[in-house]
Amino acid sequence: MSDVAAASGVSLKTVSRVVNGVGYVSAETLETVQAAIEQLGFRRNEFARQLRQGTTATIGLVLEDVADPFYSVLTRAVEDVALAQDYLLLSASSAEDAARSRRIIESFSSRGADGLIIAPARGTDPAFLQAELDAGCSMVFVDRPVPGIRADTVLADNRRGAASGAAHLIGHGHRRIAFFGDAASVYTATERLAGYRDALTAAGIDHDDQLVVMAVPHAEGNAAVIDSVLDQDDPPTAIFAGNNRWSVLLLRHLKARGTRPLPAFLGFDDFELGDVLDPGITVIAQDPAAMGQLAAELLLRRVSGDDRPTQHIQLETRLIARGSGEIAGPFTARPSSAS
Amino acid sequence: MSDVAAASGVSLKTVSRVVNGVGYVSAETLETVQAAIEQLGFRRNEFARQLRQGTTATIGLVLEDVADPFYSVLTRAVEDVALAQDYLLLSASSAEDAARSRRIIESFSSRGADGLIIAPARGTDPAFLQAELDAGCSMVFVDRPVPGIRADTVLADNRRGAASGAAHLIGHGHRRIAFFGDAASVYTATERLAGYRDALTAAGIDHDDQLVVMAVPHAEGNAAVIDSVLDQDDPPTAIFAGNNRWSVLLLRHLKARGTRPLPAFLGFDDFELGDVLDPGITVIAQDPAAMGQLAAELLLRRVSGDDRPTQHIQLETRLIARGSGEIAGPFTARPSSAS
DNA sequence: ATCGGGTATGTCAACGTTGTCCTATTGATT
DNA sequence: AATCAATAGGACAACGTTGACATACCCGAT
Repeated sequence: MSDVAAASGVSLKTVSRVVNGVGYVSAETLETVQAAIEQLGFRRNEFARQLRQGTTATIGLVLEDVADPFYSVLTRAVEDVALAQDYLLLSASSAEDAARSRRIIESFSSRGADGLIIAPARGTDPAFLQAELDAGCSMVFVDRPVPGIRADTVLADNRRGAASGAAHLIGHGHRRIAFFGDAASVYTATERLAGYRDALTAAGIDHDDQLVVMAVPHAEGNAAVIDSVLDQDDPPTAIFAGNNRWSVLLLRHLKARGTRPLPAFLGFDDFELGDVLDPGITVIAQDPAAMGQLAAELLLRRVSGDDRPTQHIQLETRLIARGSGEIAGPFTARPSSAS
Repeated sequence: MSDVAAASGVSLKTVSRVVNGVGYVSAETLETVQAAIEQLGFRRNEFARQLRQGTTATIGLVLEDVADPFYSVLTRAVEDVALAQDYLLLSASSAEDAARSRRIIESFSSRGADGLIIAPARGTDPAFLQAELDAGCSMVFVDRPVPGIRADTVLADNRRGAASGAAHLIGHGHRRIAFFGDAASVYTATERLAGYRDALTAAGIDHDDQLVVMAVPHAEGNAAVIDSVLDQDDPPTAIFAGNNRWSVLLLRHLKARGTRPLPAFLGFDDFELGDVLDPGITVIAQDPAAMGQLAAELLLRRVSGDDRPTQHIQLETRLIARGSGEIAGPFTARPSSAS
């Protein structure tokens, strides 16, 4: 900047005024300085600016894995909001590892992120997050809350969504519905399991633990686990996949087994090509883009000083019937074909 | 930091020494200072550090759209390399918009990114990139090069990959193969088209422009375009999708039309569930994770001062036959059933 | 003629860190 | 006893920017 000042024969401060477009600068000087800036290829050093001003116009996003379509869509939505408001977005995948997640958050924080959007990894230490919050870093949690932390959350209505899914299967004549969910330590997984159980209870169906698998989808040995569920004496006639990772895994496995007749299938969270498969896959769709957008807007409001009470936004899910969830089960009420 | 110094009764510099672990500090002082740091929750201000030191340990990644599975996997790979070497990753989607891309690059650059990994949007101004390069910002281009820019590239072997795909279809008896590629201004699209044509030429098949569509996959009116290609007098018996966006679009459209018999289908770039569809979708698979990893490693070497000649890494593609590409066409050589 | 307010520009300090240079103590070697 | 090297710590400037404050000019209103 001092080079520019020297080149255009004005003081440092005047160049600063031109760069920032604040204060009084004559048209003539403005032109001279802008020409010098152009010619020297000057760009403001953001570190110095941020050091001086204290504001960074940066937010961070920490989620499980960008490569997961759910999170990548969410990321893109956050990006768009950030860009529209001239914020820079830092993002990184925690890989569902609390230590890695902590490293990322510390790194973002020491880089002066004004706020963070976090999909907390299981095992995240609430005390650590609280310390960051106390240090003045706003946070919005997406997809999952952190127990004991008072901060805004944007969550899907996992429990009711899962209940409506299970009810849908029950309505199509199923009583033995297998549920495959993520590890029980994952918030969404237990919420969805609870929803599934709600629906069973409401329909007067006993819970059968033989039908429930709670495990990280990509874990070793899951193929054997799936087989053991499908091959039991009184096998399930319908399958409820608790997230899109499980959906893909189960569909792949079902195809490989060539299981016939095909059990009814319903997945939590939509996925690409779910409509192209035959039958189309019935899903409880979430809206990751809306989740990201809402979280980002909420965070940016917080960052700009909005200190209204903590908000907990719950996004409704939507059942999309495409065929697989409408495969009739043995308890289907038939109009009168029995007579 | 001065608070810490005051609390532990030492000078600023000594605290700095403790924080950075350089220079001589007695065990006793070290302990006192560390206790004060812990107690005050001190965290080094990275801006000041970077302002002083000039080094940022940050790299940037600019690509078309994180929500695209190809790029999201690539992003994750870059992230992992960056994290392993204690670099911070900035990333943003250009949305295939040169102006947005430029804004992003400028923002990354003024934040002192040591280097950039770029999947250039079409229409990117080479002069602008050259100016950044001259300013000392290393760059590695992935997926697409920028004509006229001397910088490292990590690209898939699009042309040979596409040629092998088209040859595969020809080998299964097809002569009329439709090709749907991204807009002709996109490097990979024209490379793949060229590969497709290479294979036709090698097999002595005339090119028919009626069979070629080059357009942004999500453009309005593409459904009509697809129909016009499929419904011509001498319709294609095989379809070659030039990228995964087109694959999804085409498969969805084919299902909606209920076209029978199903044309043979082959897609460039693999996608999730390609193996679960029936028939499984034959693809020319790229390796986005390898692309991201190689690019990141290359960039980090450059950033650390490696000034060996520019490297152009070309990644081989791999044909994965799953059924759809092996549907026989009318020119299939049959053992002797003709007699 | 004087004042006041808008316009235009400059000076200086400060943001929090670290590199350079300086001083002082210790203990072992000459 | 003098010297040297290793150890330990401090003072100060500098990184590039901007906020606070000061200065000076011009023009219209008193």
